[in-house]
Amino acid sequence: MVTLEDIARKAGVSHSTVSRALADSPLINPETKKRIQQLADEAGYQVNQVARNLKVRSTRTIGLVVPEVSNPFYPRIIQLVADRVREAGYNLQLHLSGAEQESEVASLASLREHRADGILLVTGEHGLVAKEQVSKMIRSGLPIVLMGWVEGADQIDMVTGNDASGGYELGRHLVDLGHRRIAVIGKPPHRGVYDRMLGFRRALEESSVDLPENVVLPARDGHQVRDCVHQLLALAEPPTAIFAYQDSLAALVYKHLDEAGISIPRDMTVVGFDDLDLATYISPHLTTVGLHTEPLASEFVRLLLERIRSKASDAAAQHVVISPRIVVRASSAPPRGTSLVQTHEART
Amino acid sequence: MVTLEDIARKAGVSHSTVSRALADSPLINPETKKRIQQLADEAGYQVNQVARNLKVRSTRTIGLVVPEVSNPFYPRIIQLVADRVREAGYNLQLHLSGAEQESEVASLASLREHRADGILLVTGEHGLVAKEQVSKMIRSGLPIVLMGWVEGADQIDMVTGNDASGGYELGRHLVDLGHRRIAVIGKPPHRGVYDRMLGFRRALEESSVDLPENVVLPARDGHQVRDCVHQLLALAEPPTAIFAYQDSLAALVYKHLDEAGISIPRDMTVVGFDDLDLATYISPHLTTVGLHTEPLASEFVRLLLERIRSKASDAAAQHVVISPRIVVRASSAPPRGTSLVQTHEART
DNA sequence: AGATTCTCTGCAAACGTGTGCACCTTCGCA
DNA sequence: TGCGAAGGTGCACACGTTTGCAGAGAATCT
Repeated sequence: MVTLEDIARKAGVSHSTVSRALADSPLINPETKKRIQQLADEAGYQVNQVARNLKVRSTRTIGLVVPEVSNPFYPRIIQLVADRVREAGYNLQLHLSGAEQESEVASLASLREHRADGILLVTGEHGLVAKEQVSKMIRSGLPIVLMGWVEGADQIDMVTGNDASGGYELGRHLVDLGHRRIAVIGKPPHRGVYDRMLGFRRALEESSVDLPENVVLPARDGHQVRDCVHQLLALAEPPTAIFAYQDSLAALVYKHLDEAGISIPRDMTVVGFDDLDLATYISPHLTTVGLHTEPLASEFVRLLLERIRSKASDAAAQHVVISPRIVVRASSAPPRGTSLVQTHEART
Repeated sequence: MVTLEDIARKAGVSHSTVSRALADSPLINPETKKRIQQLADEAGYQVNQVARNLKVRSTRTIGLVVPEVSNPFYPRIIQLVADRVREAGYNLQLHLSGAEQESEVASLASLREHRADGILLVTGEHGLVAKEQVSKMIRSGLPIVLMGWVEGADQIDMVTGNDASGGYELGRHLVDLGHRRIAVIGKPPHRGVYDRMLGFRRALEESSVDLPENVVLPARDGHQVRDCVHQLLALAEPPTAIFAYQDSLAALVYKHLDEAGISIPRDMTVVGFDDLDLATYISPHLTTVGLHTEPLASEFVRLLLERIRSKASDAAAQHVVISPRIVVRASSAPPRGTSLVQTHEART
């Protein structure tokens, strides 16, 4: 590796002059400057950022820790964050925490050891696991911003999607379409996602639509979804609409309804949550709730950059809440005429 | 930030002793060692990797540059690579090159400046754009391994999927099912993907199945796929099977066939390539070709680690080719009885 | 008791930069 | 001619580590 010293020798100057010349310092004679720059170019000189970082006591690096990457929500965040971080002139150091507590702590420690200027931490299904660690690091002056739902973290900067309002809009949509017998499939992994349910419930209650416990079914994988769907279809009065906690679950619901010969949305309305690309791959296209990942990601890095720039680590923590919006597509429609409903009611 | 010196003062020893104690050196008296370690713990000391890296002239960092992350193939690679890199005790530095030449070059330069120990470079749709740059860096002693198809890069380590053999298997599968009128939709972005077509063609030729030019249609987005599908259906003798270059295209083909009232696989067989998760989200599940991403990723980092460990940068370049295998699912079936075909033929 | 070995610790020199300060030259001006 | 200012360059230190080497005691051997 060629160093400043090497170029200095070639140019017959000191390494300080070379350093200044390459930094385009006005202190250096324009001609020498040009000569040195040319020499450095020919020699294929590339500054040693490790040495530089040590000297200037900053790495211009931001750490991004994300649970995993097979859930397509995270790649989207990574892409957006990477773009914005680069625009701001920072490097990105990615860590996959694998949603295991030990690994999340290890990622944070590694980033700290590498003297990242700040950390963006996306919480996984279980919320933030290393809260103690995070608080300590923030107190010690390392800016950290969270994305996702974390309980009792008022003193930490955070961006969150407003799951409650998304759930509410979804509920209203179904009620407005005329649905009265509605089922829910899925299982909230942590508090934030649970809010979807609260909003959803509120919408139904406002219109006095009942949501009996026997149609709120927990399911997490394909097998369980299959059982849930069959369970719902076997009811004396099957629901006319199903709310799946996540788009990926909705896709599974599609599959099992299809196998059972139920047509969407003619015989059954299905709605999801997340607005993954998947939502437009499946047929009919899924009505769902968009998480507004762009503003989410933008605020995420904006908050961190703000923290990094203003060295005031004691400023009050900010919580940014981004409200998602419903995306109505082809999977939701009014229930199949009232005649059938009345027949049912007559029977009971 | 607390430094070795700080702990040294607290412990009443020199910073060298602290350094050795924390590195668990046998030179240090077990009792002092323990005392120092405890002190360091209490003070919340974390080694400054920047300083350390400068001193030991190695960063234990591997750079991974990937075109983008919205195509789900890449996240899968990222995940697998990240796991293996971590297992080997290295850090990962992710760069998204955005498939623009300028950006790819910038990523490589940045990694070099940060003194990454090696670079894993995944080529995008256009193949390797910064070939000159890469050759230069390798010559200068920085190990680089490529993933994807690159023409005329014999002297560079590389892992590639064997697209030709995948295409061949797919072709045989269709022929064996009895299909004789087969169409192709898609557009190979670079040479590697073009090989899918070569293998596919070979399989058809072996069985003397014709592939006229008017059923080999280039398409890249939803709009174009729509036109292609309609074009095929409007033929006097529409095909009985469609080979989509990528799973994502196959999903679009599904959609437009569905809109046209064509049932898969009863009226039309559809096969794809890639075996994305998507392939099992859509209904019916897609017959496709699996890229064997696990061995691909494993070989990818294995090759690089080998290069890094053996400092012999002049060793001959290795090319690892991983053959994919066909995954037969529900979207492919024999053509719909011969009666329909004969009707058509009688008509002409 | 003296010599030798062993155990532990500190000194000091790197690694490759950036930068305050002093210095030297040149120039303009009184 | 003398002097101050301006412009350009080098010296030397610092950033926080790791590590070869020397050296001080203690322990062991002859």
